[in-house]
Amino acid sequence: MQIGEAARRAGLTVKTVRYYANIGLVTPQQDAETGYRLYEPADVAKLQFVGKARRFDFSVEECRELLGLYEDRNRPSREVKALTMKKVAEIDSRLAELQSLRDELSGLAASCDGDHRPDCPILNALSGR
Amino acid sequence: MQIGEAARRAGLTVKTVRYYANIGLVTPQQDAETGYRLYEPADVAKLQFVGKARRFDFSVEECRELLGLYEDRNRPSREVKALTMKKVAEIDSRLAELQSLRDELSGLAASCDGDHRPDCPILNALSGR
DNA sequence: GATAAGCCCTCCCCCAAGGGGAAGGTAAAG
DNA sequence: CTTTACCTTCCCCTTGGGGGAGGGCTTATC
Repeated sequence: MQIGEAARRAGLTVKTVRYYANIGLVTPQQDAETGYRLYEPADVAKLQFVGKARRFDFSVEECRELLGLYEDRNRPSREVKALTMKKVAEIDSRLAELQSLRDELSGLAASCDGDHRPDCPILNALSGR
Repeated sequence: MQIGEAARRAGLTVKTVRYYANIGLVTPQQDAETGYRLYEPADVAKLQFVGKARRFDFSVEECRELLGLYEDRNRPSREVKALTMKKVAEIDSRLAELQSLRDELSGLAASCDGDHRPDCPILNALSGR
């Protein structure tokens, strides 16, 4: 099938699928005459795989790694688990960071009257007073 | 003072400070002869302000807006509060998203043996089975 | 026969928020 | 006089694509 159909089935944009082909992540056959990319069902499966992993916040390079493990029928599940746990740890640390930002900011917002007067604890805090 | 000293006092890199000058966020005087940027204490205060706001996850454009409010001695605190609440809401939604990712991923990791065998529920999930 | 529609291709510039480094000017100190 | 430590501009790099130009194909319609 052509790229448009493959993209639709994988739930990705054509631009994205073309990008994945360019960086060698999911590489379809190519029609020598027209230059059209030709996708087989197995390619679509890989695209779906990558799409899901991206939604799980894996970077494209991590997707490449996961895809390698996915295609290797003999890989130990240990490696996949390690990558996943690393990602979970990353998310945890980002969560803590965001949570602390959120608390500080919302504390500031709560202390601000939010009226027509110019006095504002938020700006005071930002300017270091 | 020169850019290096200003950057040090504001806790930013020289590159960053130069970038802020280039995009017109914090614009110092400039020595006509040497071309050196010359920062006054008030500029350093603005740099610190921006640095702090950036650490609070405000975008550079939002910093520009906050800086405008910061410099306007008559602005109503309402505007600042609104911007802050909007940012808090954004962080909240990102938090929820990350939390759900985290739960799904860690559930997958828990269901995976992580041994030498090739069977892996994580990959199975990613491949849609 | 012409033309419009709907695919596809490559190529190039754009985003945020700077980082890295080259090539070159300037100023103070040894 | 030279080294060292500043500073400048300029250009390319990052992530993950988006937008659009310019061109090519086949098919359907007028």
